[in-house]
Amino acid sequence: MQRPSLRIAASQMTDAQRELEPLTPKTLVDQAVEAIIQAAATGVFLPGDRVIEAEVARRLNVSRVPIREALRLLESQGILVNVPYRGMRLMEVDAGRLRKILEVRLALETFAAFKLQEMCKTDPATIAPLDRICADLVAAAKRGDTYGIATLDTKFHRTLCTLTGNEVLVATWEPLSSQLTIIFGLATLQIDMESIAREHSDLADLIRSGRRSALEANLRLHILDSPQSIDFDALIERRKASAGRKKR
Amino acid sequence: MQRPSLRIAASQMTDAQRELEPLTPKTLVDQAVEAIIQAAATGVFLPGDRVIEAEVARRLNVSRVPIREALRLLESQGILVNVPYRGMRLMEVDAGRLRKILEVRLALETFAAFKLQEMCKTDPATIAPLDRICADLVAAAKRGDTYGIATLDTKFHRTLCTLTGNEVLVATWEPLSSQLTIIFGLATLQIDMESIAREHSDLADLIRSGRRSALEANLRLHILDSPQSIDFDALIERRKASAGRKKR
DNA sequence: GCCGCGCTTATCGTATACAATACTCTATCT
DNA sequence: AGATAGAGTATTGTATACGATAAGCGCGGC
Repeated sequence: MQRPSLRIAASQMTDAQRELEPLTPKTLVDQAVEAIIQAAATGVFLPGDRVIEAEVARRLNVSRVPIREALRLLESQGILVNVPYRGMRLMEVDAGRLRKILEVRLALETFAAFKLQEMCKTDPATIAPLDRICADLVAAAKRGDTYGIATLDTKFHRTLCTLTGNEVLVATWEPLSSQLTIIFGLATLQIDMESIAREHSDLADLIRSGRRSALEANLRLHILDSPQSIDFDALIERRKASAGRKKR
Repeated sequence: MQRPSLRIAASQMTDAQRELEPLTPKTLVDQAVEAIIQAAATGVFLPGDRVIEAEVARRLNVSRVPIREALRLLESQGILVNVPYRGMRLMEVDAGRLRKILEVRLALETFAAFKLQEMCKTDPATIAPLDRICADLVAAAKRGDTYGIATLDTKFHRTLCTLTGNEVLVATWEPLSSQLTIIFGLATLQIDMESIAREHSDLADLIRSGRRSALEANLRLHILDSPQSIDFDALIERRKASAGRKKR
């Protein structure tokens, strides 16, 4: 699960250190985890749905064992809820839970942003990667690439954590990110892409500026309030309706 | 993993809501998780040690399957590190990693403490459970109960998170706590029990007082600095030496 | 003597088979 | 008619068996 972050670190190596990547083998468990998250994000599974081992196994053409391990992993990330002998369900989400997730995420990223602010004082180049992502974000907004926007948005915030050099922070942040991915799914199209790009640039500038309380306030606004503006409950209802399933 | 928190919530129910607990069955996976954490905390496994499925399975008298799932769970909590086809190892710890864990924990608990401060303004009874724990802590210190101190210490901080009503926060906090349990193991005897009890009472008072920056500073001191004072690297070396194993 | 090659063994990854538990539906009793 | 007990089915939990991969060791070539 922390492997993606390692890959990011690798892509940031200087030429002197550049080597062939270690390329760790992907086991079925890893693939299953990805597949399940993706399925949840694209609405194949809906919040509250049961996730049946045998069914997943059959659809992915593997046995139940690796699936079980993948499900356990997702359980401990809060994405699935397990009751012994009664099976796994995708997490139930409502506006309240969304807010709780966002609040925790805010706490983590505020810490990260403050830390980066400190690091910038000695070396302003620290946050160069954030600027790069902001540039990509602007480009994606220009060409109306909603998928790109969503990906880069997540990447920005992950990088925010990564740059602190605290792997524990990244590892702690990751499950929250996964949960949000699943909750929002493809809902990103609802929002104004230009403003997304601008908000991130502002954040990067504020980190650079060294103004602590302004950064804090802005981050709070960016994380907590922006997503709240979309009509969440309606979104959930719409997704449920579009699938039109009853197997609860 | 979040089941303990549920149990806590149950013990705080008012009489009106009090019912028989749902009593969920304990599968071998759950038991295995507990056993492994305990083993790690008591020094049966040392940081960096390999944790071999078959061996654990044999010693717990179960097959490998439930063990594998338990190990996956612990992996995603950062307690174990897995490299495909090469097995699991207990996390490697040094002073740097300890600090990283503590920093993230501080970020989470600061958020929790601030939130409780807000909640106290409308209902001061909110943090009554913390006061109770503080009382127990004093009692434990009086009778020199080191194990009780350690347990109550953890319980205080978990309750700090629980009282915010944000389950996501608790779930995010829990893995950090487990990691710290393993790192410190039985090292609690090194420290002054009276001062531990006092520090927690001070924190509770500060939450009640509503003084924001004083609370922040005190929490930082309590979480970050106090544990740093013990000679960490020496502790690790001592534990490794006392086991005298070489199987790395 | 040292380096590289292939074999052996330990261990992990996956599949299959069986046991335990919970849900569902029907038949029966009151 | 309603409730209830029971059988049958679906699904999860666990055990065993087999295949895949990597570390360790001895052999032969240079």
